[in-house]
Amino acid sequence: MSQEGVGVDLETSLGYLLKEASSALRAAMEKVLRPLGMSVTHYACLELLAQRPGLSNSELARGAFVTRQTMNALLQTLERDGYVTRPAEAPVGKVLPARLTPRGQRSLEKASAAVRSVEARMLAGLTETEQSEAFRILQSMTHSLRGDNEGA
Amino acid sequence: MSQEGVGVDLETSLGYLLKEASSALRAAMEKVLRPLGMSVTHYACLELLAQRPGLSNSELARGAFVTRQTMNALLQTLERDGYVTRPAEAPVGKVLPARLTPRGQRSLEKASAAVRSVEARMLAGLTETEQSEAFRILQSMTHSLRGDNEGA
DNA sequence: GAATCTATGTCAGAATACTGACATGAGTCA
DNA sequence: TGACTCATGTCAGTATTCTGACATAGATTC
Repeated sequence: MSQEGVGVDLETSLGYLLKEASSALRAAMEKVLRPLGMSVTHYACLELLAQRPGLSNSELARGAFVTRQTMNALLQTLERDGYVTRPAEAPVGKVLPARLTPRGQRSLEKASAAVRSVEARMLAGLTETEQSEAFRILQSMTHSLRGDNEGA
Repeated sequence: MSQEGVGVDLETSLGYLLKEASSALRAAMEKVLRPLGMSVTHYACLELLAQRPGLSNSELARGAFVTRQTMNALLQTLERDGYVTRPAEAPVGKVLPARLTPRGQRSLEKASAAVRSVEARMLAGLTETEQSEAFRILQSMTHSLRGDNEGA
């Protein structure tokens, strides 16, 4: 820990701060999920399926911010281990709707509680108003970055 | 694109929103850095060195949110390609202070401009006041997650 | 001064995620 | 109906990052 205070611009960059917060969140999540034998992406997949049963592989990938190839590999593991089921054939097109098994639901419960406690800790120092502002601000950032403003 | 609106809780989770924004930022940065032949971690390393010359490998790793092993591998490449220099022997202890070469500085300039334009786009929809709030809120989240509040 | 603790740089192997590519099914349009 | 476009699931190979481990240097404690 040499010099602290020589820092110039990074400390004032909202982009850097965003990365910093996101990194801290991920680290905190990994810390509580590891004892449960679960990675962040692993958890994200189960949580998405709990809240939106029948999501396809590609939809899960988008929701967990990974490629559909990565999510597919994860789904195959989860299917093999009995946490998730997918029909052998697609009801329509090529889309295979995935669902949690009872085992998957049980596995998710503890993880979900752990993650919610992490999120609660993250928000501990913020008022209701600040949380609302954070909500709006983060959404604005995301939309601006994605270019959702063009062609309106 | 099946159902949009069935979503339950994820859309209201600040943790999820934080991940979403961070993911969008990273994607936008990759998009502008790729044509320059530079990855995000690559850029982060150069930017850190520009703002704080003499940073050690471990310090760079913490600043770029990767492990020191990862940063070390990157530094070796950057050193080999002439973007960065490190003394052959440590002036004190084992710590090797790294510095940008002129070539490294030149390489950084274009990347830095590109990244700043991305950040500007991210903040386009926010007022000065909102940016100040974002600053405070993100810092609070980071500190709370790291447990900087204990033992005060 | 010796023992202990912490932090560093580095090597090696494993895990994770990505890019590229392919065939297939659905929707669009003429 | 047929051509075209787009999205999907999946296989293969590559790239990136991480975990584990080791020796060493400085700080701390007694």
